[in-house]
Amino acid sequence: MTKADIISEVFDKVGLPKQDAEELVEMILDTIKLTLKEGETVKLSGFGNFVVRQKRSRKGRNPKTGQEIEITPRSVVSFRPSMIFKDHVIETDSATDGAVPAGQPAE
Amino acid sequence: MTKADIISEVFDKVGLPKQDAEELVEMILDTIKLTLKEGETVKLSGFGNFVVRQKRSRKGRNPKTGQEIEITPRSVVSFRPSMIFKDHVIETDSATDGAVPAGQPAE
DNA sequence: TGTTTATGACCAAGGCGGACATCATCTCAG
DNA sequence: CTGAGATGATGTCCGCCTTGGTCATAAACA
Repeated sequence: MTKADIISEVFDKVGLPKQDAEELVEMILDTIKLTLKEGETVKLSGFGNFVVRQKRSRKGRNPKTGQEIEITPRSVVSFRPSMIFKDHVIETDSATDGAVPAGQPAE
Repeated sequence: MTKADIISEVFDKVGLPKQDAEELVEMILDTIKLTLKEGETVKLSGFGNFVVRQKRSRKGRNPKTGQEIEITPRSVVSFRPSMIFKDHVIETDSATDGAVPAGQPAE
């Protein structure tokens, strides 16, 4: 799934014009992006947290030459998924009961 | 920053009613969530990819009791940020000296 | 819709950073 | 007000991470 698919989804569900939906999606992503670039954590309840972590200098290597190099300290973005993603497929009790909407009504 | 802040951002920029904005943001997140739950990768160009990885069984332990346990195989969601998050400020033609201005960007 | 552009995947090898198991309780986001 | 989520403690091993040319594809453009 790509960005375009999400846009189509918005278009489909809300009826928002494609270009508006696109602008909207981009804006949301951009907002998150900018926030992270400022080093601030983005908490999305029911989804996950984007955390900016400071990595110290460490030793890496050029995989091509094998040359050992110094990886400079840097900020990295780490995503910590909400527990909703924990793949507990909660089997209700009987496998025969397929009528249960497999999964996540919690919202 | 939380979800509410993003909603406010949408409200501010687009003028969409708060509740509509909220519904929209939730819908987008939900779409991503469901896609990931199906094991499909979500690619957001210019932002990052959400990848579902299959983790094999491994040994862990109960940090409370120290009891060694078997961690069951499971799916985990991994986020791989786009390279735009790489904090290299790529100056295309930054003038005369090739020297990096000490302590200018980064954080 | 078709074409162009640019973002990103890939792959090599090896070392080590850190993510993650559990579970009760408190905090704060919704 | 409610409940989702953070926290913490410890040891293990997973996979991230480096470069860079080239190719695939999403996105931007017409």
